[in-house]
Amino acid sequence: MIDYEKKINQLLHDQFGFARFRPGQEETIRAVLDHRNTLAVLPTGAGKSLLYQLPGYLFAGTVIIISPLISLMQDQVDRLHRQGESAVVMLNGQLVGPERRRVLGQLGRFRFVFISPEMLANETVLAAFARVKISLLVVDEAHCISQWGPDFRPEYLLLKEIRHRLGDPRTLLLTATATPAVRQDILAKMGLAASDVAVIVQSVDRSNIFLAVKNTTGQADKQEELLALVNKYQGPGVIYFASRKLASQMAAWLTSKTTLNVAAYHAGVTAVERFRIQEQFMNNQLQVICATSAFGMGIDKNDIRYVIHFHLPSNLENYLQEIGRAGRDGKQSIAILLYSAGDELIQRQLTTITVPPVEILAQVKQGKLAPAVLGEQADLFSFYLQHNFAPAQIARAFNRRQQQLERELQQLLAYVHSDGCRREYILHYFGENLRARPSYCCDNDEADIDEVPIETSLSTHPTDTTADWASQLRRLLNITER
DNA sequence: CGGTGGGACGATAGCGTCCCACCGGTGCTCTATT
Repeated sequence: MIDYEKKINQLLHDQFGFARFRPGQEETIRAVLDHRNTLAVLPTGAGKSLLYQLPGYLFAGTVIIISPLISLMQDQVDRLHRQGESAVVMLNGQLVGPERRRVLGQLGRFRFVFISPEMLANETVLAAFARVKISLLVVDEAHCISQWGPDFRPEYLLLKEIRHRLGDPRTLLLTATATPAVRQDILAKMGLAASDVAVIVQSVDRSNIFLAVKNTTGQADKQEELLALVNKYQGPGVIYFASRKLASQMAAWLTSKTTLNVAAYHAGVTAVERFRIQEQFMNNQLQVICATSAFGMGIDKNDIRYVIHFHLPSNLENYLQEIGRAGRDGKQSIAILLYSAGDELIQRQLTTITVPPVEILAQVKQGKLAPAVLGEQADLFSFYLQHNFAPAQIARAFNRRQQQLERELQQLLAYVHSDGCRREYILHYFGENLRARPSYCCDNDEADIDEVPIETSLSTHPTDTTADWASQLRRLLNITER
């Protein structure tokens, strides 16, 4: 360990250009270097990629990073290239033909391999990794292990077996938000004993984000409220919806009702268009994004001033992920949830899974019935049967998941209806206590939402014809003031 | 909740109206021959 000391600091300065570690980083890296399996829950912007990159330079062998999105892999690969690292590769469906065979044949030559869980579940790929010395297995956005599967991206539930097939390499799990229960669930689903894992947790509290809930009487009232908020705070801002259609409609409506540039972002928008919207938002050519939950992971804009929820998110973890995209620059920001009675029905509808009777599953497994009898979710259930999950086990997993989703929805509703401090509520949910109350905490703490000082980069009157150049100028001044 | 699409029904021939049931979100994969 001792000759690591010098090297760690040298690498930090020379390779990464940092003077010192940020909170949680050093502890995590030391646990990894100490050959421990590690779970790190660190807020976004804490520098999570350093946690596997630095050890990657100290260990012999290849670091495998499991990532849920191709765009996230691409970002990381680009970043490593810019740092001068060329022994990096991204292994996913975009890599095909001879190029793919070449990469698989020379896996050991790469220091960092980014891969999707689906690709890593592939037998050919697993066989290729059998010939490689794996120095570290990283699961990025590790909350997905708990959040996804059984009903979405089932390969996440194969990671335990995949890890075993890879020879149980030392493992690093990274996420920004995980309650104690989710942390436990992640470890259980990875087949790791809690006693065997170093857990590093930083507070999820974001003191510069004011928390508010606005009760409305229905859709029309909500829309009015939304328009007023958007006119007041201008941007940059994000508005979350639970349906694609409404996200698109509201984007068009806000465009017609304000002087702002607004775009819709959801999975129904083409990849090219989504990329363009993201770029324009980054460059402040777009001020407002009307999005579904598709928008978020990998968004690295530090001056988002507000996040408004037009609909409920599915739970408090997702809520925190979504509002956590505001105020990364540390400046005062605001999170407002617009609620009207009955909104929870949309979420409940979205998360309802029909589980076939165990008997039917068993008959499909035996080939006595065609998978089609399993209905719309036939592929999903077939997947588990093919991977030797017992029918009873599948049914139990889905039923448990269903109960969990309902429980989480109830806890979210308790937050919405709470008349106590919202920050305390969230922190308790994440197993923490409030250490210091910020001056602008939440709408239940006397603080008046209208007095929260939100500095917008485009604070002009919508009717002002000079709005364009005036806001341009203000933006320029903002930039040079920093 | 709010929006939508299909079917039934009525009053009378080409269509309007009403009611009810249903739905809403997230992404990866794609492999070839003897």
